[in-house]
Amino acid sequence: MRWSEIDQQDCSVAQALSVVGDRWTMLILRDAFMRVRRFEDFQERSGAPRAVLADRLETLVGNGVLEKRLYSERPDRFEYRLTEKGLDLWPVLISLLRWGDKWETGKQGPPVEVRHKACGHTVHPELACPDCGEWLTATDMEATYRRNRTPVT
Amino acid sequence: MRWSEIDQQDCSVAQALSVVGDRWTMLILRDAFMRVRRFEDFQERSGAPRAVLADRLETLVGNGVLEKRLYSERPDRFEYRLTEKGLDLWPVLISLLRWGDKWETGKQGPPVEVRHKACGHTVHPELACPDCGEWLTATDMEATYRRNRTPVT
DNA sequence: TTAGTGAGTTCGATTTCTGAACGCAAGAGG
DNA sequence: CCTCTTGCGTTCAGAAATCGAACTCACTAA
Repeated sequence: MRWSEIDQQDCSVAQALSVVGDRWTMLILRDAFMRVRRFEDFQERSGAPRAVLADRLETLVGNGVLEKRLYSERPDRFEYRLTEKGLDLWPVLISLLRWGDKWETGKQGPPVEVRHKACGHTVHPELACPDCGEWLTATDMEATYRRNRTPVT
Repeated sequence: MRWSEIDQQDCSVAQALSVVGDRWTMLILRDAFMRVRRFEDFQERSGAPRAVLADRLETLVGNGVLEKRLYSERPDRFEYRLTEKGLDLWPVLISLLRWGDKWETGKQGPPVEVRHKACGHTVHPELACPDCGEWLTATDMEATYRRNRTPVT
């Protein structure tokens, strides 16, 4: 199977990765969440080569994750903003950030802080179950296929 | 900047992606969480080309995300298991799954269900703040650099 | 003896990525 | 008028990665 065909897998993770699983894409979205909107700024922040950046922005717009909006005319200038679909990727970014903080950051400590606007506190978000309210970790949970699949023996 | 140098960025997301941001890597980890342990099974499930799979497994072992363990001798056979560091990637996978469920799944509905072992319920985990207990979404939060960076104007 | 299993490795063809340069439309300064 | 700068890309040729298919090696089973 080639990478461009992974969206054919009957799996939501594969579907998600077919949209955001390319090199640079998540890094570009990280910057979008940091209020970066313009091509030059994305280029400088993410460090992605210009051609790759142009391609990724196009693709993200095509997938409805970013919206391309005219902000100036003659010559036309565009900016890229997160759509609702894009904003919904926040938990993915935060989870990556938390994992990076815990396992990959050197002695300088975490470079980015996440603040809760409402209470002003620095937050360290974790997963919980909206129904029972309990905190969740990998070993507490079990993923199972709803449709028929060869079970792993 | 080339992709192989993104771990030089002073950002935990970039650090995390330098480990799990390659093509196929997250898909392989998805399978690891579904109790896949052997090369042939990873190959069949993920669909990754054998050479790429071999490379990714090596790298994940090198980064301490998977552990390579001998399970049979003459000829030696190995299996790959998630370490504690690997298990900690669960929130990332779950967030991708939830996003895929919401935005990319067709009319068949989500193919995978996540059950809470303790209560037996199907759970739809979301991010919350362990301190104040509130549920968190992108618009409630604000990320800021602790170290000096050019602010985005 | 032949077939099968499990875990890779090798190979040549194709895709992608990369950096550097270029294009273009406009505004600013002289 | 002439040159410089800004913003947003595109083009190009070389380097790196990915791809499928075939191959290897060490066994076991029939």
